[in-house]
Amino acid sequence: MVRSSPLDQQAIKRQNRRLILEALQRQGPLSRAELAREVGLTKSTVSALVQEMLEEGLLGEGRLHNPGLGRPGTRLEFRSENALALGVDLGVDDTQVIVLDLNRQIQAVWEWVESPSTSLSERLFKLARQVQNQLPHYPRLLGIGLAIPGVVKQQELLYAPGLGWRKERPAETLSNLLHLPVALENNANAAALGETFWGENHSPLLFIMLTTGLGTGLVVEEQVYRGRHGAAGELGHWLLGSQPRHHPPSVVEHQLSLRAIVGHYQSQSGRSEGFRGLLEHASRGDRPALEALEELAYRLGCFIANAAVAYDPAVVVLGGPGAEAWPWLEAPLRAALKEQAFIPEHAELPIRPSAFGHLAPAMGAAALVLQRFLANGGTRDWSPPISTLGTRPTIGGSKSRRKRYA
Amino acid sequence: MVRSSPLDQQAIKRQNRRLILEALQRQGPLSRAELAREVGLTKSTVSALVQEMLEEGLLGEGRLHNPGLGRPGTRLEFRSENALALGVDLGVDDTQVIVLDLNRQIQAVWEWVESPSTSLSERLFKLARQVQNQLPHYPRLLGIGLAIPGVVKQQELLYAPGLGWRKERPAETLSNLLHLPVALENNANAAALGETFWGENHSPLLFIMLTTGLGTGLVVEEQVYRGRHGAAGELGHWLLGSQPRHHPPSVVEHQLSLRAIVGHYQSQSGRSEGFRGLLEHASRGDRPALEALEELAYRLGCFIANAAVAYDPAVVVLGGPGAEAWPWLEAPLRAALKEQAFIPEHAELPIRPSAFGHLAPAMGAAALVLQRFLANGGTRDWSPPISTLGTRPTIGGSKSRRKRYA
DNA sequence: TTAGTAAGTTCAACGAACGAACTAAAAATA
DNA sequence: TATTTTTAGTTCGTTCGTTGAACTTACTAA
Repeated sequence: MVRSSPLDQQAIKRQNRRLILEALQRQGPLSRAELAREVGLTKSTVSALVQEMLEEGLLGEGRLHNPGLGRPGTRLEFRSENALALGVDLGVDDTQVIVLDLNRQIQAVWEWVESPSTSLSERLFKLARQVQNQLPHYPRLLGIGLAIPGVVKQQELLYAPGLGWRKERPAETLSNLLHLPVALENNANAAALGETFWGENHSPLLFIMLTTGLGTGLVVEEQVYRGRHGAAGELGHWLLGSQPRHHPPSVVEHQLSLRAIVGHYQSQSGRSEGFRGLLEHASRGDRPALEALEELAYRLGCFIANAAVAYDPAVVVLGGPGAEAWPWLEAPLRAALKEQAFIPEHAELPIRPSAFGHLAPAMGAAALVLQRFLANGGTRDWSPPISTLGTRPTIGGSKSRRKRYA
Repeated sequence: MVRSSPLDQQAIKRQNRRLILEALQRQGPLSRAELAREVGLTKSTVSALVQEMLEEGLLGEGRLHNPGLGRPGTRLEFRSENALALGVDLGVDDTQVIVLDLNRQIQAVWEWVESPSTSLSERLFKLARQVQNQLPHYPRLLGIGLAIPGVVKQQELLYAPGLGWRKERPAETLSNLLHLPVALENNANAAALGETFWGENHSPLLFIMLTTGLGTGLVVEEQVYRGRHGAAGELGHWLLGSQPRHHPPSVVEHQLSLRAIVGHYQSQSGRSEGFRGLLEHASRGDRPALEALEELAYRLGCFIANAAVAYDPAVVVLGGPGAEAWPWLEAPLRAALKEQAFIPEHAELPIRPSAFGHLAPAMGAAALVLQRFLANGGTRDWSPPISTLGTRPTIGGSKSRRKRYA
């Protein structure tokens, strides 16, 4: 159990800095007076805290804005060069990297394909080189978020079936390469966080990642729900009904996944193309393709009805390549859900495709870093620099408490 | 979205009082020095806060304890007459009431049967009379927790299928009758909270309520997980596999519940007795009864495997009348779970029957009240006294901020 | 030019925790 | 029995973050 610690005045300050920073992140540039109204602090307190953050280089003052009566306010915004995070999505056969700042600006997107045989460390080396070459100021990054399709428990990758990795510590490796804090997360969990962090914060939010396989991520009150072993939400492994005893279990993923639906399509149509081809045919009105998508929608609807009973989400977001079929899925999926919903609210459950397309996990990975940074009131000490581990004098202990805001 | 508010010095104080009170609740009577070590505050701070709470009558000083070197500490404990909560479980055909204090002492237990036709308000009146007659000092109760088998959203009972109630506000009614704060909660959720509050705090904890029907409750980091509409965990309504289209859905509850298993037993044995009779036969080694329990265990194992994939709990607690079959269930259930587990950790998932038997929901209902009281640092203002609503001058607003610790 | 309005700053005061130095009460030791 | 050691609890001056009132600044309206 995590025992919460006593509060001191530093904690007040950190929390109030956090509120200010989160307001700026959510609502864009604001003046001191607007901030004061927004977060419920006095103008004097906001002034003092903002003053510090200006001196730290975290915020910058912009040109006046807000034309109207009275003295115009000073525009406060993040100095994006000091509020940058890297989001990385290590997919099964490609890598997405996105550089984001707290002003919601995408500074860069890099994508490349990977051969499935590439080892994890090779991929991390490649990533590190890319960062060093493309981002001359990369040491000023706040950190790196790493999304991987696998079970993650306390910064350790336990299993990544699609990639064939087990018991790896990629966060540690990457942190040592780039001397930056790295946060590791399951890709569906990351994507779910990204949706609430960058979009509207509905809670709970369920993200359904429809790829070759099937995975989900849940975010409750801005926190990723991981469960005890980081295995929560691996709903692709739900078992179908009561299993015949002593048989290998048949799981949802065998029915509901791109592999499953493409298999269904191929056996019905006699064609051998993949999901992309299926979509092409569907857009031309091809009967077997449309029928396959309708089947997918129906199965997805049943699945969402079950997930709704378990999690009772406020909103469901669909991601992964499967989300590209959304125009064909929407209507039959709704119909299936209406049929199967437990409470009437679930029949009307808001469902939408991710706003970030295939970049959703990378966006979420970046959000992971920025969220942590904000939660600490804009300090970088969320993770000790691994590079210097053991060479530094011990920090902490009641005597040598460090002053955090210089 | 709940916007968190800025912290002031009162918040520090409340949080530190909370830590002290929680330590006392978890670990029993402690001295000031032990408290200081336990929660990480200085002796002076603990002394000051304890002093206040002594004056408020919340704590009392006991006889010296802790024999050993040095001056013995003063035993601090709750004055139970000022730290009492009532937990109520409105079951389908009975009512359980339990009076608990923060020293973990059960002060009273009342139970009575109910006719299923009794209306909700009748049951509440009866309860209120009982409280007034049996607890002369009831106005000093901290509050009442009310557990009901139904979907609860923000203190409103949306549906209680077993009881035939819809859209009721029993918390408001009871609060008006007794002039006490009342917290309403789903019974499985309440029971889950009770397990973590009164027992070891593992997170997440999944409580499975095996009664005529099937319901579950989830507690994550000491918080009940309710979902958007309070419908999370109604896993009895999970759908079995892919449903045939346009058919009424077949749900888990039809396979896994006492009604289902008794039906199975009756059809196999030709007998017409209920679950209690089944258990009697089983304890005498009766073949059909044992077979029925084994079937129950198998289905429960499959169910837990699915729930584990969704929630990845640290521990599963079994409650309701079904838990009385635990001695027969344990071994086959484990075997089924081992077969079906997704990750190896789930094969070894700790599962145990509730320590509180049929009183688990009532215990949890009381915990709901006490937890809230502690979370506020031991103040009673967690809910405005409904009785005086509208007749009091407005509290709050930046001018008239009330001093909380008199 | 002047009045009005809103933004932002300054500063004394408050309140909470802290920590060092103290007193209190017991066991251990001589 | 007297003294030392050890731990419990108190006292009080210090530190620090927020507050609120009074102030200055910068703009619009008349």
